[in-house]
Amino acid sequence: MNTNIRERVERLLQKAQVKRTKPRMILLETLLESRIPLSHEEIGRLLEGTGINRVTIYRVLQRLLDAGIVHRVEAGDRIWRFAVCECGRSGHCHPHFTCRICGRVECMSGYPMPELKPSPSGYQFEELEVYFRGICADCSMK
Amino acid sequence: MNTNIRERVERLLQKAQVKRTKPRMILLETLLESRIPLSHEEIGRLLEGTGINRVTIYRVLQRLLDAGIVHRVEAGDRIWRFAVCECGRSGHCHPHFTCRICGRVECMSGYPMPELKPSPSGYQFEELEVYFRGICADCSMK
DNA sequence: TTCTATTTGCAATTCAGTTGCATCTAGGTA
DNA sequence: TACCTAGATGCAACTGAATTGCAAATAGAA
Repeated sequence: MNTNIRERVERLLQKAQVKRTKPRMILLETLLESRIPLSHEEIGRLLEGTGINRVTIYRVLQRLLDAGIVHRVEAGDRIWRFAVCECGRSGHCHPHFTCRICGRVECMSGYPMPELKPSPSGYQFEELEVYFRGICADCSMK
Repeated sequence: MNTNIRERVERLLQKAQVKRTKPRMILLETLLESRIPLSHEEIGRLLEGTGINRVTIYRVLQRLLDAGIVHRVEAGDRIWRFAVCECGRSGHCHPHFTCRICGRVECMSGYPMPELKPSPSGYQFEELEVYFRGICADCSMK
């Protein structure tokens, strides 16, 4: 399983023509292993002991975002979270959900982006972000 | 016209049972006069010379938000913007648009919120926020 | 007019994210 | 293989939006 992830990391970086450095590999591996989008701070905590600097995390995430390997989520708390997305674009291809109880942010990968009406005259729509807020499955059960 | 706005301010505050203080009246007036959602910083600049403190702006906006008089928009740049909304709720009742050229954020009041599919099992959807990014009518013409 | 729960102003603080610069290194080239 | 250089990293200092603590002021009820 772990080698599987390592391979995916290599493939993603190579395909996007991004240099394979230690911080990038470790960080991308961390994101791939996470079910949910992670914040800088959460990643920093997961990477404690690796010697990878806080600033490097910011810069690697920016690089991965530019390369279209990850997408960035701002779900209303002014904290950016990052997740690897299969679609290969930095834009959002699915809605996101924030639980108002536990605060966790999730990718609603199975949920379709809503259908849009045509844009008002003069406006050019390029990207769409959709955020749900409510109570997640875990917190609903408690 | 100005008295008209003053009256709307009084009515909004009274209806929400929020004390009519000088900072609240001036701030709400400023928001009502603006076509677009304003950031703390923009409001601060508009309120220069009134002697109203920066921190008060934050607190008044929070109070107006709690009272459902304004809604808060985070359009991806980690800056909160505020606008008065007719619907009387702090949640969003219309999508928002950010222009990637001029950076301005607009309420798409005439544009309907998209139709939703039922929430995945266990999840309770309570609020929805929809953000478009692209080029606004003004910038499209240039 | 008096009284009290709220509200405001001010100064200091927090916290996410950024910048400048010296050092290091991936991966192409001789 | 050794060398070279554009690009990547580490460190320290910084920025800028938002928050907090506390004393002084005030809206509006009694």
